Amino acid sequence: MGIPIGGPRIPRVSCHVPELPEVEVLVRHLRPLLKHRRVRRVYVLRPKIVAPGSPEEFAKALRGRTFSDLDRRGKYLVFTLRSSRKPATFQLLGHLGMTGRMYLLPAGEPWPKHAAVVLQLDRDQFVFEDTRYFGRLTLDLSPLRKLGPEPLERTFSLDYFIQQLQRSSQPIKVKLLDQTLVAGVGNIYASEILFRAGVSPRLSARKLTSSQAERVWIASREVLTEAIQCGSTVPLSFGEGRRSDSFFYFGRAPGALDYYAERLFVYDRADQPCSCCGTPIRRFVQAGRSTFFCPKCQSNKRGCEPRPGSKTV
DNA sequence: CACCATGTTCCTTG
DNA sequence: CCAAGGAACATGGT
Repeated sequence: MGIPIGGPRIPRVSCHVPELPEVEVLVRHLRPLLKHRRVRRVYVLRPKIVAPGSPEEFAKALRGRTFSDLDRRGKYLVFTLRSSRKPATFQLLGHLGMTGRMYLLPAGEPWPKHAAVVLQLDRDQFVFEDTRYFGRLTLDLSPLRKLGPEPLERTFSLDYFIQQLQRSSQPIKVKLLDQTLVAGVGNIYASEILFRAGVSPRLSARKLTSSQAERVWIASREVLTEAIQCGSTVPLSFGEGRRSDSFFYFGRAPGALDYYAERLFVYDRADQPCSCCGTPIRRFVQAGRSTFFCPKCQSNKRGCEPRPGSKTV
């Protein structure tokens, strides 16, 4: 086993698209930076981002408020702000969509081309940029109500998971993307989770044996936990190498991206040999999304013995 | 130029 | 009413 077949490479998409681990890393990074910072001015450059509310009400609600906390729910960021005014505290919901980024920029730095919302703080600007404008930064918290349990918390029990799978005939890969089943798994990690579990992405959810369901449940938690530990696939800092220094992205350990890229066993590796058995990884489309898998390791017949464990490389 | 990539919401169909 | 499938959204990269 061991991964380095094909050498180090950077997956095309994975370093851009945030799923639960990327959001978790961002939240941990931003939380201390935002705490106690007051919003001086609000600029909404793309009204769609603050929908369904209007830019005016968004600006009015935020101006003068102070950030007090930041949490994650699924792929959402939940900002808490306070003030001495009317509602003593209220919350703001953020979602990075596919290309969203959030970071602090020193006051006076020019905004990026696709800046969607900028909050002027005392000596920094909080920037939400999003080239495709699929993201959200809004007063509307209602999307949270539809979310299923957090995969890394007790509410996501094995019993619950098995019970939910029984209710659906969709392929397990598609089911893992269902945010009402479990919140935070996206297209990249869904493939990775099933590879680790040795389960075919085509298998109908209700046809998983309890042993297979348990393996998927365990793999979900392992894959997401390790991704968080690795600093996630999103590049975390671009302080150095870019003109302005003190210029934050997310702040990552050096080399984290390359290190993580090697840990994606199947995603975006079509035609490359499986790290476990050498069989070429295959790609196909499910629910309009790419799925990557090893036809041997995930054949449901048990094939590849050495499962890629947490201690590879 | 055509097509593909991502996540969520909305619409349609069964 | 619900499950499932597909289009739309916006942009940049190949």
